Amino acid sequence: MEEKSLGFLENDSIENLREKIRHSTAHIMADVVTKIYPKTKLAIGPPTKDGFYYDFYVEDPITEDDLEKIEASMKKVMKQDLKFEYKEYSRSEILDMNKNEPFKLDVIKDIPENVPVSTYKHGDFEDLCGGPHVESTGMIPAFKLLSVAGAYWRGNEDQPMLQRIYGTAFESQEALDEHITKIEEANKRDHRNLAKQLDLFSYQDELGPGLIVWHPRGSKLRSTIEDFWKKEHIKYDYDLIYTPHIGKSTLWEISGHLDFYKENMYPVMDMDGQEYYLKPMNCPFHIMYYRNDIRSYRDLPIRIGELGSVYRNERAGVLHGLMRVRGMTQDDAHIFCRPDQIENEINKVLDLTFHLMKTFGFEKYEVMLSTKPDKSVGDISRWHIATESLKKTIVSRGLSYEIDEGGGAFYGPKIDINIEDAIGRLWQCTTVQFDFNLPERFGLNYIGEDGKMHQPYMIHRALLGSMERFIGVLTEHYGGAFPLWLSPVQVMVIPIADRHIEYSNTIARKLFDFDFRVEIDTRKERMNAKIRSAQMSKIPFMLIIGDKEESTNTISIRHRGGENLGAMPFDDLLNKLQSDRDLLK
RNA sequence: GCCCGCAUAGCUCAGUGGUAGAGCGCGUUCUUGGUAAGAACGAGGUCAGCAGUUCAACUCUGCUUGUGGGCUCCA
Repeated sequence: MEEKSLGFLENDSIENLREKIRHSTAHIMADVVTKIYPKTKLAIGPPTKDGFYYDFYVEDPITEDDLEKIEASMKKVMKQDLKFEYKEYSRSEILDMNKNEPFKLDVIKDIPENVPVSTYKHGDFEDLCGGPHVESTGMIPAFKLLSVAGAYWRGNEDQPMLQRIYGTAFESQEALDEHITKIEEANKRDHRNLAKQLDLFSYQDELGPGLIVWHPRGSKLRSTIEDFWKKEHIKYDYDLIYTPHIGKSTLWEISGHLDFYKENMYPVMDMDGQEYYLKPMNCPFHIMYYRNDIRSYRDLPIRIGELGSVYRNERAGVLHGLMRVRGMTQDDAHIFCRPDQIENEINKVLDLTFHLMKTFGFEKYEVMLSTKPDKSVGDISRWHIATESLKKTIVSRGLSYEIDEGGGAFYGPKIDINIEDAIGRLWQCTTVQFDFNLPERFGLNYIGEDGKMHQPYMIHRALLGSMERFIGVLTEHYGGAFPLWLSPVQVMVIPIADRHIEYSNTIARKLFDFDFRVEIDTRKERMNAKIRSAQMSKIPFMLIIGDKEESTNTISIRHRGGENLGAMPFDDLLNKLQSDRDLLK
């Protein structure tokens, strides 16, 4: 790329600079799109975190094949190095200028009357815009159009569907290349691809969308997580229960799900004249347990946990691998407690959350506190106590957080925690929600110290979120190379020739007795090929067994990182594997 | 649910209006090997499903299903 002075302001931060470049690139794109497709109506084209987009209303859809010619035209405009000119207009002028642009008129309508309206113009293309921009169209060092998509005007599904073109632009070709590489890296980590390579799970047409078949290796991973989850919950004083997958309509009437969640529930099943529904949530079942007995203030808190499988009719277009499914298992729990116990309980939930997340290798978090929406149920004083307790707990832990004012559910305030993965993406897994609705609907109570009935506070929480999403996130976080304790197959024993199989078996058996997940590759293949397939499956350790090992009663170890750790006696091997396995826990 | 794209062997993908190909994987045989692919041969496909156009459809058109990129939604 040709070196030239870009004339950017010296004190511009890289973020501001990129924003200008991207915003300007969006204008240039809109310019050429309106020329290639003359009937185009313009919507909006803002810069984003990683690039920019512009929404258009076009008669014939733009496809990815069109991007090339749009890019080519854009380059011509850039070559002309046209100045971006700032202009201000009176309201009547701007309305007149945009009289054939319905979406622009919509935007102008929302600009306060007393604010001057501005445009930026390059060549003969003038677009309603507050700026800022680079000085001229020649100052776009590197850009690329990435994809086309549909998008509703104003993000509202009652509004017209527009065509959105996504692109990105950077201050240098190197920065753009780096960004493209990053996208490619992220794709390599895609859990849907890794799932095939590592044989973790599948979904199939005959089964139905959003329904997962866990293969043996995926199931080993999942049960390792589940076993750990159960053990830690018991340590943290939870009682674990099991509940059915279906319940009578009465239950869902009382819970209110048939009123406000029915469209997300699988349709009714009829059995002997009784109506049943597949459960979309576990809460009513846990409440059934709570209500089964008279509770005293002395019994509280009661913490009920379950790896509960729920089924939800997620809209077809939102399904995505393990991240968004129709059948999932939540790591669900409900805490019933007294007002004076709330803070301690929230703290305990967060202790457990961070303990789990840290063990799984997540170190960075983003905390979001969502407060009371306009439409809500429950006593205002309860909202206050709960929200303050959430806030106080976050602050006392020195966590930074954002407040989503009015973003809570109608039944209570909540904390959501996003975890950051190995390549900096955020995933929402943990949610801690107060519920003032269900205790009321089910008439939950406990007998207080004063001998009177009181309504308990109910906290709903899922820490990993669901097994499906969490395993999806974990897979992408580690790029499929799980740490030893999580790896579906921890050790692959590789006999060099058939005569080494017997010795290999005794080694595998001994490791199995120490709870290692071990497999032996007895195929009639060369050692090199066996190593390669173990590598491809990202199995942490390979044990190579040949004449040398048999005669010296040792085992050679190779790590998937490529290191040959040499031969050692079984006890040393065991020691090494055990300490590696326990590294985190 | 909405917009656009895609659907060919178990997997990854070529391909043509005249009833199909590669690599990997799988099977058989030979090879028993020292830290990321030994060799030969072979099996395997109603070209997602259903209609339509055509003398002829895997190829063109429509619908359905699934899937991908987004939007919306996410109690």
